[in-house]
Amino acid sequence: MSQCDVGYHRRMARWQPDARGRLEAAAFELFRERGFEQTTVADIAARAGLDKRTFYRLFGDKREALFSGSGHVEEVLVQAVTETDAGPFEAVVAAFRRVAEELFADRLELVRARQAIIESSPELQERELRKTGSLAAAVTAALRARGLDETTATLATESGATVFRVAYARWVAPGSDAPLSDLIAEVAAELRAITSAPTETP
Amino acid sequence: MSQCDVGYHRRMARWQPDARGRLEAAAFELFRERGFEQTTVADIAARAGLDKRTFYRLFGDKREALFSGSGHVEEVLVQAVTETDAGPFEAVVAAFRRVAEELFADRLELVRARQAIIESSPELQERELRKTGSLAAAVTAALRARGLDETTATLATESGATVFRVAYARWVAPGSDAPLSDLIAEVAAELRAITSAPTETP
DNA sequence: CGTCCGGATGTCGCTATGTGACATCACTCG
DNA sequence: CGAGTGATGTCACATAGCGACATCCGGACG
Repeated sequence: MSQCDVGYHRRMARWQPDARGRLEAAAFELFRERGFEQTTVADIAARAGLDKRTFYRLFGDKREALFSGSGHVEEVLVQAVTETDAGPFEAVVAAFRRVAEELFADRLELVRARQAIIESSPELQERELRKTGSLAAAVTAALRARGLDETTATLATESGATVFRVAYARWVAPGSDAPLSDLIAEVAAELRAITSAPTETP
Repeated sequence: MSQCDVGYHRRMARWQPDARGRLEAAAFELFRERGFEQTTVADIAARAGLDKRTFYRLFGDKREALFSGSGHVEEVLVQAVTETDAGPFEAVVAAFRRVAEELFADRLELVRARQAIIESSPELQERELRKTGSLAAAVTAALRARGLDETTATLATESGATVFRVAYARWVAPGSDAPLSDLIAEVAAELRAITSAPTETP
C-alpha cells in the first residue's frame, strides 16, 4: 500500500525522470513480449535503465508493476459512492459505471492487452483478485460511512462487483462493441431478475 | 491440479504411511506456532520426517498444504447443484448449505484456526481467493450443464458465493453460535431485499 | 531364492524472488 | 563550500521452486 500509490515525489521528478513510470512501461512491454514468468525483475530494471533493487523499492512485488492503476480506481469508486443518495446496490452499480466512463472507456486495446497478460499467469490472477477485494473493502467502508450496516454494505458491494466483473468480461471479450457502462446496466438488470424470483422449476 | 487432489496412491500407502497427510499436519502446526512466513518448507518437511523435495512433489506450493480440502468442497457443490431442479440462485444457495452441513458443521474450532492463519498472510488470502474462484467456475459449469446461459449461471454462482462468504464470516467471527446453514439462509434473504428494490432514496 | 522393475524418496545444484546493510552520488540549504 | 538528504547502486543472503540424477523399497517373475 505505502509505496504503491505514492506516484513519485515531486522532488525526485528531475532527479530520475519518472523511474516508476519507466519501470511500469518496461514491465508491460516485457510481459507482452516474453510472458510474465519468463520475465525477470532484473530484466525489467535493465530495460528501464535501473537496478533490480530500485524496482523493489518502488514496487512491493514483481506483480505490482501491472496494478498501479487500482489506486485511482479506488478513489473514483469511493467518491462516487459517497456522493450519492441512491440505495446501496444502485449506488455501487452507478459508481462502477462512472469508473467505466472515466477510466476505461477509451482504452479498450490497452485493457485487452493487460487482461491477456493477467490471464496467462495464475500468480497475476491471484493478485487481481486481491486488488478487487481491497477495492470492495473500500467501497463497503464508504457505504458504511453513509450509515448502512455491515451486512447490507457488504452485500451491495459484492453484488455490484459481480455485476461489474460479468460486464467487464463481456466488454473485454473479442467482438464486443457496446460501451462498458451500458453493459453494466444490462447485467445489473439480469441480476435483479435472478435473485428477485424465489421460485422457478424448468 | 494434477498432484494436488490425487490424495495418495494406494500402492504407496504402506510404503510411506500418508506422507501427504503428515505434511499437511506438520504445515498446519508450524503455521500456527510461528506463522506462515516464518515457516520454511524445509521445516515442514523435517517435522514430517521427509525432504523438502518431497513436499514439492506432493504440493505445488507452500500454500497448497493449507488448501487440500477444496477438492472435496468442489465435489459436494457440483453434485448438489447438478441434482436439483430449483432456480439457479436457489440451487447455488442450497448447495452451499449442504456444504455447510456436511463439511463444516462440527469443525468450528478447526476452521477458526485455519482462518486465523490465512488472515495473517496476504499470500494465503490470495490463494484462498483463487480457490474460491475455481470453485465458482466449477459451479458455473455445472449450472451451464443444466442448460442455463453463461451470464445467468455466472450471476447465480457469484451471488451465491457472496452470500456464503458473508454468512461464513459471521459464523467464524467470535461469539457466533448459529449454525452456518441457517446463516446462509438469512443472508440470502437479505440479498434479495437489496437487489429487488430498484428505488429508494433515504 | 534371486533378480529386476517401478514408484517414492533423497541429494545436489541452480535460477529467481525479495530484503537488509552499506556505499554513492546529485542536489539543496545554510 | 561543507553537511545533509533522498534516490540509487552494490553486495550478500535466505528462501522458493524446480530439473537431473542417485537410491531404496516392495513386489512380480523366473
